[in-house]
Amino acid sequence: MPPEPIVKLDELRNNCKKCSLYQLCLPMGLEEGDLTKLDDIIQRRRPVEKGEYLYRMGETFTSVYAIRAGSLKSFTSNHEGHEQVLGFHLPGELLGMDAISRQVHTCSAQALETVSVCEIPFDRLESLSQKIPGLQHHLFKLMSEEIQHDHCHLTVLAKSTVESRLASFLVQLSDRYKARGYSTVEFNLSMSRNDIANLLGMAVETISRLFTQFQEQGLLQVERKHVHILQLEQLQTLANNCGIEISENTDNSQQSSS
Amino acid sequence: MPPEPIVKLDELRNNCKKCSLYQLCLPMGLEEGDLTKLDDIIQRRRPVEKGEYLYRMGETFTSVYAIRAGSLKSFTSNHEGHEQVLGFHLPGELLGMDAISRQVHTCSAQALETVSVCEIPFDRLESLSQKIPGLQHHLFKLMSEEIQHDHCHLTVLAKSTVESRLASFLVQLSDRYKARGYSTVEFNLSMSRNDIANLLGMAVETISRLFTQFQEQGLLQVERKHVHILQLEQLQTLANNCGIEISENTDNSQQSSS
DNA sequence: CCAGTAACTTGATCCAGATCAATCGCTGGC
DNA sequence: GCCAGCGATTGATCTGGATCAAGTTACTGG
Repeated sequence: MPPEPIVKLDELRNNCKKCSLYQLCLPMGLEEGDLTKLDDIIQRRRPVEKGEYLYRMGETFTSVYAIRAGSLKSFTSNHEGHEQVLGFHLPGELLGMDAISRQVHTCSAQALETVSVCEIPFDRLESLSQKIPGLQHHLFKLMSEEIQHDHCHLTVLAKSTVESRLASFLVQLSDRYKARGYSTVEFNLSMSRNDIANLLGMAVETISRLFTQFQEQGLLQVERKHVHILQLEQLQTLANNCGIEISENTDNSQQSSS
Repeated sequence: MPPEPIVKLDELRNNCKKCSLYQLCLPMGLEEGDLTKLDDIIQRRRPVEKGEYLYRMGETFTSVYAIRAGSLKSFTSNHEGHEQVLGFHLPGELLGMDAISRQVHTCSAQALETVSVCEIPFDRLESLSQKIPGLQHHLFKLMSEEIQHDHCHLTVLAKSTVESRLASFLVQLSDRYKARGYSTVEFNLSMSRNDIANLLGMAVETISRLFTQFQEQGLLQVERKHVHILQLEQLQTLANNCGIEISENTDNSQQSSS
């Protein structure tokens, strides 16, 4: 058993108002009073240590989880026990919404480092969002974002070259750190090369070689977990995925191509 | 310009109560009165002919669309104009929810054959679901299903063999036809081999060869668009993806692996 | 401080599936 | 009925990245 983690429960007290992730997380855009109501249904939870599970595939779904600190990976496993990493999750993100439709978790969430989360019982969240239009809208938004993100990931996987896959991954991480106010060019990877390889549908060896290659090309410096991006724009060009920067075509005409 | 389609507007009148897709679509689980309210906000729309777009990537998002008849494909395109097919969509499905968060369509939806849809202005749907708990819940469910489906697709793409990808695709189609009360073993593919190849991240030639191979193995018979599955179970075994048939592990214990 | 192990890197080889090329055969227009 | 053209099939070749095989480095617990 790992040593009892040193956490001040006071600091873990749920208080969306004081939370630095305010703008990323659920409470975004809520008013003072509504925020208090949301705070009321959020439950404390002891930190999840590295390697522990927040939930496992197959467990009954009761809550969604907002990440306060640390990072997790989510993954499915098939009958032969082969794992497929679905994504990595950073502070401010909401986890577990894929389980709403079946009331059962369809993937597992495992901590990549010590993680602190806010547990939000979904039935209470649902009835609350029935009363607070802003909350309902925000939940729709969050789920829609997840769909969009999956589309992006899917495009990366279907697309050929391994260079562009890894570039996509790094650029996306950079973007996500940016949204959290961290450096866009310097960060630590909390996940193993194996997890990255799995997420991107390639072999570990290839990840290793690509990091070396990118370094030789002067695109970045990498030292184990630590990554320093030197040419972010070049990486973005390499990535060139899912075309999320949308073309300015906004007319409603329909094209007949029969 | 294509010839004016022959449609009886009466038949197109939105009437969820009479719609055969009742159980698949939005109104599922709603009571009589609520159903009428939903019907009220649904707009008629002239059929979308084969090759025409329901919406295009980059257009402003206003509505989601419920498919009444026909099928569509959705796809993104990147800067070089490379298309990535994201999925095929059948009657009873709701389209366009990925656009909620940005208020802009992040992919295009194109008809694979003549398609009839119910257009549902999203702002009105949102305020209606604020009043009808069942509707809100159902929307959450639908979006959650989409996330889950994307996870499955993603797993298929990341996983190696082409056999299992095509098998997955066929089994999934079979399941979806089943839910609509059609044959699980005999159906027509409304999409081209090219579209299938693109969706599954492989070359058209490979799709062709696999169909031949599957046929030689006695798994199915295929004649252009028409598919007759002879060994559904075998195909399911080949597919063996995303492990959606969840293992019975429902305890809440956490594993320390530090 | 050291042994043992896990994570990562690097090199050599191999193969699944892409690409290239040719043909077939429906389908629709005239 | 004939021809143009696109979609699908089939065959031959090629290659990107997997796999196999050794190291190397860093972290763990004793």
